[in-house]
Amino acid sequence: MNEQYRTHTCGELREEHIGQTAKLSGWVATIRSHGGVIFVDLRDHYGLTQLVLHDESLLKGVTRETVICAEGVVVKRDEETVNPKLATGMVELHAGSLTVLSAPPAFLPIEVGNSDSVREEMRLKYRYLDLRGPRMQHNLKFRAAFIRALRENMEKLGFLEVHTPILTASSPEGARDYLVPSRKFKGKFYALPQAPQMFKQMLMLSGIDRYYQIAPCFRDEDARYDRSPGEFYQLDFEMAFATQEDVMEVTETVLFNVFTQFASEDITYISKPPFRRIPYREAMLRYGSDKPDLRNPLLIEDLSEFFADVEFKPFRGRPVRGINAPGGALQPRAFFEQMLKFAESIGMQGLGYISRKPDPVNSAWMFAGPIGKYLSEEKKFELVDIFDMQVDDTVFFICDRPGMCDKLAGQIRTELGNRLGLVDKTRFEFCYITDMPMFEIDENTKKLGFSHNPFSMPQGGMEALMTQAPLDILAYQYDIVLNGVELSSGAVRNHVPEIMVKAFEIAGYSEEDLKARFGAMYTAFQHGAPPHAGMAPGVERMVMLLLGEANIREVTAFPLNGSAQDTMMGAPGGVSEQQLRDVHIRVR
RNA sequence: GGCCCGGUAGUUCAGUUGGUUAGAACGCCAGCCUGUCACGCUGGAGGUCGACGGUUCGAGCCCGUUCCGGGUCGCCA
Repeated sequence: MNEQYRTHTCGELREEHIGQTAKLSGWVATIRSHGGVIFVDLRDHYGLTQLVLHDESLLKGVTRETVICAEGVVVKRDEETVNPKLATGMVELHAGSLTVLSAPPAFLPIEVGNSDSVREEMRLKYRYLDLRGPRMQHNLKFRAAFIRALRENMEKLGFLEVHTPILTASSPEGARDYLVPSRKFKGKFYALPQAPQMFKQMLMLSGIDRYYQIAPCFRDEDARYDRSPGEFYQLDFEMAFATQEDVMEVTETVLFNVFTQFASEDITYISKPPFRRIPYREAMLRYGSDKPDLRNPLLIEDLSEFFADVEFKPFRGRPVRGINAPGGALQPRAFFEQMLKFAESIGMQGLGYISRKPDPVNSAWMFAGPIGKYLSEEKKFELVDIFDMQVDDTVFFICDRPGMCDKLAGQIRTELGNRLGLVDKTRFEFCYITDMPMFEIDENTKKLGFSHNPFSMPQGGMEALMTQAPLDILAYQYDIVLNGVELSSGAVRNHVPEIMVKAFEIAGYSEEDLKARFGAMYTAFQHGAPPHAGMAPGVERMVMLLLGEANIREVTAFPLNGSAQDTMMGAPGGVSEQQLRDVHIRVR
């Protein structure tokens, strides 16, 4: 490196440099002027170094965020002026000269290094200022190191990184595509890939045995805290001649390794391989979710049969679930009111409960709560058995129409876990959700369709499709879930054209439909396809969880905002008439 | 697209029942200060209260429309 701008970085100077001449360049973080002596904190990517000046005129026109170059002598700080919070805090640079390389405006739109108290709208519009702060500098370095570790792990397991196209064909299923109009072919469009799904399956057909890629994915769907609008990255991988277990082994090995390597010191527990496998139906019943947070110890019980012979009209003939909240009876009345309010906010009619309490009269115990009077003594004892209810426990009841009851019970479970402080935030609890149903009834159209990826292999293969009721057929389709966040779906793919045709037939599509919609895939699979399976954990979600960030945008350098806009660059933006003519587009 | 919340100084916010000249902190400018490290002290500049319309003697505040942002549901095979 030539020394026009610097001889060292702002994070570099140590006691060993004392007495040397040094030149540093960076941004002015703070100026503390005491008249005769002036301190300037100079910041760059690597750290912060304190400059000491004795001539105030050197700072003419210098404010925070001015880019300067300072030259001087590295001096040891006095014992009492050492700053232990700074890596360079043993020394300081006594600057004799100072050059302004670039001056900021008098009023910065946002304050650097204060991301917590600046509206996100402003942070994104002036992202280059926001990224200068320690939080984002750290997050970007962390993300890079994490991705490097993912690569190392995958390479060690024999995976080959292959880049797949960004400009590809639109696929009719799944999320909305981002479309790119073609100039050479009027009225035709490319699409940005929602995932390299088709391509990685093509690679399996091509004789690549183990493929992976840190793959960009594009989906035109609305944002969530854990879902970037527009684009995101996945650790996409696929394995030939592999079973579901083979894929899950790879995923849990790699994720355990990287989470162990990157978890913060606050984390006291990380699931060890093999991660728990929970069948989908069990997850829905016991946790009320297909992405259960296992840090929450509460479990849901099916009470439908229990209430079948109870004279409580609202519950008759409907599914009922129960959750035992340990110590719930000790909560103040406001707790129950807030739980009821929450229940109503998610569309429930009410929220019944019953508490087991010590009886003040005969020092035995008794029941209290709005549902209590409908239950015989015998039924109450039965309830104690089902939940192993201790004194002061409260069981909450959830009842709704089939199809909704489990989800609502899941939301009540989460709310109870949070309100009662039962969720241990120091744990990383992984699990797999397996045995997803192959087909489901669409709520809106009331018609049978695929519940997940139509190219998943049904369990039992052709025989299952021929002999079982469609809604009973399970797929080799699985998710990996961490602390209630879905990191990835995965599946054993359907590599047999005949089974593919049959599966589509059950979902209401003819072979002609299949050819028309997925022609490339259909044709390719006629040419000798190995059995194969894969997964694709979301990179940002993993980094977000490791960093404890509440939002996926905190781990992305230049994220789109919640409305999928880039307010810094002005995207989406208008284009010229000529550009539109080139691609044969007229805007109404 | 539905629902909820928000938009006031460069930034983050406060602003009572509608009532005189819209406040604070940080930042910025000026002055003082030789050891601070989020330095301190004194003073100053800085506002179309998102926009438009309405009600009213009078609107930051009430009503309507609209724009922008956040959350949530839909959506995400």
